[in-house]
Amino acid sequence: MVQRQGLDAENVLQAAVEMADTQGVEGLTLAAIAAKLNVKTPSLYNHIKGLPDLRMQLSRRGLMLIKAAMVDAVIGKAKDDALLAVGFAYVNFARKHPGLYEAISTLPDYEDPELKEAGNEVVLFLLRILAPYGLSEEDALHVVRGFRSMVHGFASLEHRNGFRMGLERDESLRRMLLTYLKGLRASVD
Amino acid sequence: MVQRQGLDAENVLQAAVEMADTQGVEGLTLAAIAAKLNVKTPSLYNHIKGLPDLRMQLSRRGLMLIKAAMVDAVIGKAKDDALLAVGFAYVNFARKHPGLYEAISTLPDYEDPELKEAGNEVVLFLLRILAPYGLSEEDALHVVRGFRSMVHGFASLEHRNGFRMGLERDESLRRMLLTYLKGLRASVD
DNA sequence: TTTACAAAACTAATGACATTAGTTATTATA
DNA sequence: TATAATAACTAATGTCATTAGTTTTGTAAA
Repeated sequence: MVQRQGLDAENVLQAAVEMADTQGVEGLTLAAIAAKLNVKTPSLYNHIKGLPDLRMQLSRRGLMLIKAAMVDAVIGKAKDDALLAVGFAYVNFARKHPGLYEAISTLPDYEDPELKEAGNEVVLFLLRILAPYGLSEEDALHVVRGFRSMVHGFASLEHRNGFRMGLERDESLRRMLLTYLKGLRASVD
Repeated sequence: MVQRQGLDAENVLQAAVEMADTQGVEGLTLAAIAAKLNVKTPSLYNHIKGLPDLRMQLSRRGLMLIKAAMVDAVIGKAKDDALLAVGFAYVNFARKHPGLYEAISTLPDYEDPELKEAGNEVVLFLLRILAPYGLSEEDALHVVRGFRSMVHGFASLEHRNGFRMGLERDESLRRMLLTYLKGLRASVD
């Protein structure tokens, strides 16, 4: 009588991604995921360890995808062009996948090795883009922090409807990054 | 037999603030607040409408306090000095009151009039600090967005342990703001 | 001083949720 | 075809928020 739904871990994660992107991470419940998959809640435990585990997977997946988007955006570009492209790729990912982005930015476990590794990769990626600027290692690390703060802050505020004025948002992002880069050039020269 | 605890709305909110600052907003439960106040959970409903209401109050209180901190920081300062001071006041508030800050940055209801008002006041405050730069209204609004993105992004990443390198964090913040301001000056000239 | 009323606390009950234990049935493999 | 792994299930527990209805306390009026 019991129909198998052919679920696996990837299936469940996919459903979680979709629900997070439409209803937000806080509204993400195992009950809702199970219903979406035509299964009772406990059945999910054959594929995930529990809700914290699922959230962690969400974060990992999001970090992987946003990094891929940044890497893709930078192809054929260098210096300011590259940084601008990375910034827009970051923000556009957050726009397209609000749930995944939320999962990235509210990390469940700072100490998860896989998350740490993915985070490091992003930093290394940014450092490589900064290489042509000829900064010292320390200077470059400060710039990476600044860059991450800017794009994360922008994406986060935009997501929470923090920008209420009827002002082009892409233009705000463009100007913020360009202004910062101009200041960077002024410092280097 | 039943001892009155002399609770009122402010009392409950205070307890919520303390718990949010120590355990985080997601760990904030009515059950825990009630226990802290030596009261059963339903008793709280004499003073609050429910958990969403309490979260809202938390956001309002946080927004009020962080604005006060920024206003205080700017006394006797102008231009770059003032903006730097505001940035540090913002980040230091987030450090001192992580729970309140979380409540601010994960607003429960974008449409609450009191929250909208408080948000507008912050924007107006920043615009007044920007006034001496002689920007057009549109330019100034873009700068406000940039500034808010930077300081929120920094505070948020720092709160999530996003900065792992053994690098002075205050120095990173200082450099980000100064680099941006340098770029701003370069644009204006 | 007594009485009456508002409010602050309580108990009991409900419903949503996550999680665990133990069961049944299906699929794949030997 | 028989067996073992596993995907689904039901049942049960515990935590939480919330509501309804009750008791008790403090205060203010008579």
